[in-house]
Amino acid sequence: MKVEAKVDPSHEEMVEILDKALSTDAIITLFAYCRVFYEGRAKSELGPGDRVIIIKPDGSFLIHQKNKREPVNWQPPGSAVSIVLEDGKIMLRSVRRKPKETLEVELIKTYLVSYFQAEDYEELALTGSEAEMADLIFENPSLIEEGFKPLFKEKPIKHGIVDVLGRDKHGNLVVLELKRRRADLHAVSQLKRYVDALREEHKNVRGILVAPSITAGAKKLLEKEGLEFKKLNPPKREKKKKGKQKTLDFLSP
Amino acid sequence: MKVEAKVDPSHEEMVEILDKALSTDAIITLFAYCRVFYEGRAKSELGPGDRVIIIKPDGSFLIHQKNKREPVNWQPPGSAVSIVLEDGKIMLRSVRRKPKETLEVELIKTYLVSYFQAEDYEELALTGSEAEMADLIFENPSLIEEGFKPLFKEKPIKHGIVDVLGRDKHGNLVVLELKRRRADLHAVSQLKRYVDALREEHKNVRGILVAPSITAGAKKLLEKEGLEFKKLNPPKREKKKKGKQKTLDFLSP
DNA sequence: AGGTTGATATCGCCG
DNA sequence: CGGCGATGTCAACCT
Repeated sequence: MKVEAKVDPSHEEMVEILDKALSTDAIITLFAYCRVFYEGRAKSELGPGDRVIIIKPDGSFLIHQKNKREPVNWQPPGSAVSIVLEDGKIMLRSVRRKPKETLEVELIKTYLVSYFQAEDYEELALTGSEAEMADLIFENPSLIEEGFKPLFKEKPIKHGIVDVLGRDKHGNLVVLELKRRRADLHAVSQLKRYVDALREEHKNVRGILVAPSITAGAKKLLEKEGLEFKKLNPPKREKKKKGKQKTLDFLSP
Repeated sequence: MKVEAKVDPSHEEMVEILDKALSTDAIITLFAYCRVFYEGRAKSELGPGDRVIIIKPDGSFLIHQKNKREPVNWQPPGSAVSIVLEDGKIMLRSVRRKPKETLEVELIKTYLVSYFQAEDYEELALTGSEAEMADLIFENPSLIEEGFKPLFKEKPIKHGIVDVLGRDKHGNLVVLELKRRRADLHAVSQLKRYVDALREEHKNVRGILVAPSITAGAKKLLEKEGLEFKKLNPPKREKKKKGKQKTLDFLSP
């Protein structure tokens, strides 16, 4: 069965359905009144309340409250889930090995248990990223300034990795730090770090922050440091589909 | 009804159940074969596949594939969802105003529609954060070094906000940058930005990166810049509960 | 509304 | 595996 759902399941039904779902790589969704305990990189406790719990076949474990985009507690992919019967209560435990982290959910009342044998061979095709800004600049360097020649992309230097490294029409070395959204103080510090590193071995190094806009504070620091700003929007282009063929690879020539 | 679930709903049932759920501030969960289109800060397309869709009463909208902790597409809190009937197909549309972003889900087949009238008055009590490192240092300054005197927490300076500002036993100004996890190049750049800003108006400014560990590259840059590292783990303490009382505030004295 | 930074960030890439 | 940086980052806090 691809999908199964049981409202107000008994203990026995819960265990049976969860076992079936876990053994068949299904996505599990629970509506439950529960308590949550986490310990690992940090430590947390969440008192009783109604939440939505999702367990994915890759080990991802999400606990959502009724607001916010972020789960209140979670476990990342690769974690191992198990059902623990304790004091006549059902607990879910998810353990991650490295770093060692444990998540425990005490299910006080389960309103709904459901699972979904999901088939999905598609990947997201997204456009408007920072990487596409770099591509755009290599195709049309005059977007930065007349005479600009891009030379390297993602170039590792002494203390970090530069987005774009090139030369201007006077032969000066030029570092570009690209941001797909409004550039902030952090972006200026990053650019400064690259420029400082390059100035140790080159003279006449320019640093240009390339972004659709810049915060007031970042602009001030940028100018004090003698760095430059160039307005550029990330391009939204047609994107090739990234979907995977199911299992017909052996048919390829 | 607190919870309702319908497997293989008809068009009419879908619309009826969704309407009911949306009008009662329920959390909606769908299992569906669908396509997804997003346009806003970026633009994306996701071909047909099986996904779990969650719509929260605060407008949060999540689309999860069968792996990863992160939703493949989403809309943050405050977005407005609507049901669109088009070509005999049901589409879900979620619109955010600022920035303008739209998410559209074409429901090709819905395997399960369910909703949950969730009640939850608890908030997460978490310990082991960076803020608690600062508290710890104020309580026990010798953890940094003998004679250290912390003076300010979250102190705004010229270009940013310093975690902790204090003086050492010689009267030197000391900037602490705290990290609850392994410190990287970004952390060094951040500390350097603060130290540089303070050195414009003070002499003898020291910068100390305080973290449980540090990456090799960060250590190298830190030393070259004449900054220091102090190992300190974020403390895991007992935390007071942050749960809210339901509606008994008027009973308080 | 904009600025700044933390996060159990997660994720992807590359050495 | 560690290092490094992007993210439609999200979310909190402050001005």
